Amino acid sequence: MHRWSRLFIPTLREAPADAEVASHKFLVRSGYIRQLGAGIYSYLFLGQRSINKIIAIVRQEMDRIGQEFLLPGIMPSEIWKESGRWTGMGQNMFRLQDRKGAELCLGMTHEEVVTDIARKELRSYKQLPQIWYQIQTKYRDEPRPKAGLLRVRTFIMKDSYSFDLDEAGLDLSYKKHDQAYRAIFTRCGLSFVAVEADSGAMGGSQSQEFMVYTDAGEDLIVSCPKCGYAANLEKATSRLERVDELASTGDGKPELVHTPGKASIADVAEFFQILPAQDIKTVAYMAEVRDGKKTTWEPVVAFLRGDHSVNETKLAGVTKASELRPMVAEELEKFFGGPAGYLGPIGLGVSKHLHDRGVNVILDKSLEGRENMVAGANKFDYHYRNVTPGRDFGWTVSADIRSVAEGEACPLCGSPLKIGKAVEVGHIFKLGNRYTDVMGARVLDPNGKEVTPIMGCYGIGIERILTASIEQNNDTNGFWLPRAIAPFDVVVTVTNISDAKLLATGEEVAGSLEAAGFDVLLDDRDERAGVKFKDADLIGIPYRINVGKKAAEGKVELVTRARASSEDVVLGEVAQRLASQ
RNA sequence: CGGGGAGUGGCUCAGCCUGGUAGAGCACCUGGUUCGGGACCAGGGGGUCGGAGGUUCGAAUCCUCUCUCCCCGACCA
Repeated sequence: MHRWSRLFIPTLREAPADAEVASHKFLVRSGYIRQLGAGIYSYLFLGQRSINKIIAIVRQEMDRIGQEFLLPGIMPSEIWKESGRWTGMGQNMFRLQDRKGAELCLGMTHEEVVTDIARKELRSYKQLPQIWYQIQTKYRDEPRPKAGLLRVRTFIMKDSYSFDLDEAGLDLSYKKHDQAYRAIFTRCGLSFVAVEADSGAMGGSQSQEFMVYTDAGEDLIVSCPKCGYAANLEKATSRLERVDELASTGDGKPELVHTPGKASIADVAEFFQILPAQDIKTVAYMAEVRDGKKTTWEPVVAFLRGDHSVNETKLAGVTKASELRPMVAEELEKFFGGPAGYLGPIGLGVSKHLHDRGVNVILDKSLEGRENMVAGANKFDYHYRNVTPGRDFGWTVSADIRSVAEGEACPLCGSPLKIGKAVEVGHIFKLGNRYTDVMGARVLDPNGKEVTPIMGCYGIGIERILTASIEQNNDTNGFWLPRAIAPFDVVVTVTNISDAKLLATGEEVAGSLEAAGFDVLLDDRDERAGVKFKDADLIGIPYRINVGKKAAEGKVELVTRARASSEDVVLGEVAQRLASQ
C-alpha cells in the first residue's frame, strides 16, 4: 500500500504560466511531470506509474503478434547513409560525434537498425514473417516542441517492424497491427478513429492513423457521421456538386477585362458578379526536388476553383517535392510576367512532363471540363473571362490537390462531412521494400529465387495515450483516467488522521482493497480534508473512498471522479462494490 | 528559420514607462487555535532581479549583445 504522506506527489495550486492545453496544465499541476527543457520532461512517480500501465497494455497486445526487442538508442551514421536518410531525414535528427570523430545519431526511429538485423540474419522464406517491436525512448529534434507531452523531443514509442515475403503477407501483418491497435486503444479507454493517412514521400502503399479527437490536436480529420468515412485532411476527398457555368461573352474566346484593384477572389467575384467557384485560383510555389544527390528548385503552379484551398501535402505528393515555398515577387514576374493578385493560366510555359523544362502546372481535378471561367491575366489590374481549361491553357498534370472543406459531400455516401482536430496516437504503415532493397536484405523463396522482403512499420506514442486521455477527461478541478491507465485505481482519503480510529479504518479499507487486487493510494497526510479532496480530484485517480464522518456508522463513501458522484458503502463491502464499477 | 511574448524567492505575479539598492499572495519552518472542499493568528527563513558588457554618483529599471522558455507560422519518415 502506498502512503501519500511518504510519497513525492508535488501538486500545484496554480498551473505553470507556460502551459496552454489542459493536459499540459494538469500533468504539471498533478505532479506527473516536470520540465527540464523545451520538449524534455521528467516523469515523476505518478506519471511513471501511468506510463507503466500503458506500456503493460501495449506489451501484452503486441506480444500476441510480435516479439519484443531492445534496440540501440544511439547508432552509427553508416546505416543511415545506406538508406539515404542521413541527408534525407536532415534536421530532425540529433547528431553527435564520438571521441574519434565518427558520426553517430540518436535513434529517432529504427527502420535502419532492424533492416540491418534482417539482412544479416534472414536467409529463407521459412523465417518469414517476422514482427519485431520495441518500446523505447526516441529522440527527435523537433523544430517546435509544444503543448506539454504532446510534441516533445524525447518520448517513448512502441515501434514495430514487419518483414514478409510478399504483399499478401504484408497485408496480414498490417491487419494484425490494425487489430492490436484497436485492442490497445480500447483497453486504454480512448475514444479513437482510424483514418486514411497520407503515405508521404516514403512511397508506401497504405497507411492508417489512429486519432483521438481533441482541440489540442495538431491534425485535422475529415469524417462522415453517417457512413463512418474518416481521413486525414491531407488525404481526404469529397464529392463536389456541379457548378453552373457562366454564359460566354463576345466571341467566346478569352476576353481581357480591366479590373482595377481587384486582387482577391472575393473582389473579383464581386466585380464580375460571379461565384468564387466560377473563378480560377492561382497559387504559385517553388518546389524543392531531390533527385539522388542533386537538389533543384522548380516552379510549380496550382490552379484550383476560387472557393477551394490548395492542400500542400497533396501538391507535394503529386509533384514529388520535398519542400514547397511560395514564389517571391521576382519569381512571379519571371514565370507569369504579372504580379500577385492577377496571376492566371494563360500564356504560361507549361512543362510537358513533371520536372521538364518549363512551369509544372498542376490542375486540380475539379477544373477539368469547366468552361467560361474568370482568371487573372498575368497583367496588373486585368483579368480574363471566358477561360476554358484545355482550350485556352494546358497543364502538366491534373490531380486532386485541394483540401476538403466542412460540409462538402462524403465521397462514399454523400452526407455532409465534418472536420475536427485530433491527436495522432498511432500509425500503421506499409513500407514496401524501400529499406530492404537499398540495404540489401534478401531471402530465398520456395523456388530458390532471391527476393526482397517487404516491410511495414507501426508506431504508437505512449505519452500521447496519456495526454489524449487527459484531454478527453478533464474539468476545472482536474482530470480522471480510466482505471487501466491510472497510476492508482483508488485513493482512500482519511479526512482526519489525528483521529486514530479513523486512520485505522482507512488503513483497514486500503488493506482490504489491496488484497482484492486494487492499486491503492492511502491519503494519510496530516492535511485538512479540503486539501485532500482537491488533490484527489486533481490527480487522475478514477475512484476515491472517503473515510470520514460516516465511519462511525460503519460506512464510507465511494466517489466516482468522472461523474463527481458519491454513494455510501458499508465497510465490509467496499472491495466488492468497487469491483462492480 | 520568420513573427510575437516572457525571464524578479519553490509557484503565480507586481515593481521597469518616470533609475535611489526588491515586494505581494500561495508554498516552506516554529508556536498556537482549527479540522468534510485548497483555514486563521503570531513569528521566521529564503531572491547573483536569466547571463555578459555598457551608461550613471547610483541600474530589476536605460543601452548593446547573448542564453532560455512560451505562442503563431514554417517544418513534422
